[in-house]
Amino acid sequence: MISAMEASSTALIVQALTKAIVEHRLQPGSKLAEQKLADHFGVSRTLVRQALLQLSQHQLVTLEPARGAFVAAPSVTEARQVFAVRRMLESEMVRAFVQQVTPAKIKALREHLAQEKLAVQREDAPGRTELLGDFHVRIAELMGNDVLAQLLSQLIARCALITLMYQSSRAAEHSSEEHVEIVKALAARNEPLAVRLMHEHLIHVEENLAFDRKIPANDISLALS
Amino acid sequence: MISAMEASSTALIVQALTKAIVEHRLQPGSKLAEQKLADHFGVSRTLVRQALLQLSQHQLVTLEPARGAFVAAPSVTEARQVFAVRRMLESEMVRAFVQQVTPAKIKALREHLAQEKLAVQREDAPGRTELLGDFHVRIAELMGNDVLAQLLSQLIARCALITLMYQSSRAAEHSSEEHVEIVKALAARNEPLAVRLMHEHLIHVEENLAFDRKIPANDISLALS
DNA sequence: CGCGCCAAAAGTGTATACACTTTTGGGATT
DNA sequence: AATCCCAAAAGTGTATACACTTTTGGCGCG
Repeated sequence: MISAMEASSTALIVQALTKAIVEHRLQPGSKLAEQKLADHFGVSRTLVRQALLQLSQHQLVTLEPARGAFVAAPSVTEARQVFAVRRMLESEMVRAFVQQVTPAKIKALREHLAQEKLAVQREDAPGRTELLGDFHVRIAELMGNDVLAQLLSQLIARCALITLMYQSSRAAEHSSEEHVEIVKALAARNEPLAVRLMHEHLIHVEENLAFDRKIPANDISLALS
Repeated sequence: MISAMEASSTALIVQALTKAIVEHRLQPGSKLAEQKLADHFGVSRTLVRQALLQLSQHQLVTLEPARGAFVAAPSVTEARQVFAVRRMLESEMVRAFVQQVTPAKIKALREHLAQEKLAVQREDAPGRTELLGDFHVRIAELMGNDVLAQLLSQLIARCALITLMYQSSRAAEHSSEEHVEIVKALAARNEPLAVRLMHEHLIHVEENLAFDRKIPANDISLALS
């Protein structure tokens, strides 16, 4: 999901925090104190601040003036809006994808599906969530549209914050099955079916969320190991 | 376009630079030296760096390690990708909008169209470009989907960098006319027509771009007045 | 005259210093 | 015992310092 080609210190911190947030090792609402993070990563507050600023733009962190940074806790409204955008974007993405399908692309998607199945069987929750999200990004990448891929990647990271919280193992299995059906429709170049399946898939994912939970506080150095 | 409710120093710098870039007072490729900007805005490099970091995430500025910040010069490929994304997103946005049209919303859009017409008549290039872009954002806002509105707003700022460069006064007039037709279809709740018009509109905008031009260098303090 | 090389200048990257704001906790007052 | 208030502690916001990299310009050499 995160390409590690550049090793800029700030990028590494963003990467580490993103992973921790998306995998829920840092609970929504947790305070992210700059000095503690700086100590943890062995850098000065300067770099930590840069990273937090970036994360706040990705909506994974909220900054409260003079009070500090906190792991974002997306509201139900926001979650629904993100899903609405994904449905708009992704149903049309699938439509365009059908127009340019090749055997190689289908092969790539099938290989991804195999990995998904493995993660679901292993009951590996973080890996599972990551792979289920990556399926959507992979399609964008195979279309060769970097702008789309990057945009989707951010939307999906944002969803992960919500999804991992509420998605049951059963729901993950269901998602994985729906991905299989979508790829079948793509392979058959059945445009209306593929579009419809993607649209319904995203509705199912949203429906499976139970928007009410308790959130325990959390310790930073623990979560980042 | 830019809400000025918070007056954080960094936000002000981002705002000023965004405006200068989108209005082409700062040419693509221009160097943005930190100390010069800091002097201009009367702050330290710290705040300027924060602003440049944000702008780079909006793709209006590119950062080259150890070399500095430059006004982005989107490639033809990137421009086409941005337009492809807009077509996906906005045709579906229009489809959803038709489902929730109200007289008040149509009224709001008609008022916007009036402003557009004025700017076109005035031959006010920057104001014209801003308003033509805002039309699309306004629809998202009227849908009450903040996530969508913010996303579109960024995509459109990115387009503006390209658009203003190549759009002729004639093309702007054409855009404005197409907006009128789109609103008519929305008012009539004619979903397929509205969707088709928006899709074609975005294709026309992209087609009207002439992807080859010379770019003169530019002086910073001059452009920011 | 042109080419390459090296030292000075300019500029970026990170750490640190310091002012100011928020939070915390204990003691006096009711 | 609960509440209010104030001082100490902790934390954020901005500026500055300094190391290191890139750029510049001139001088010697071919």
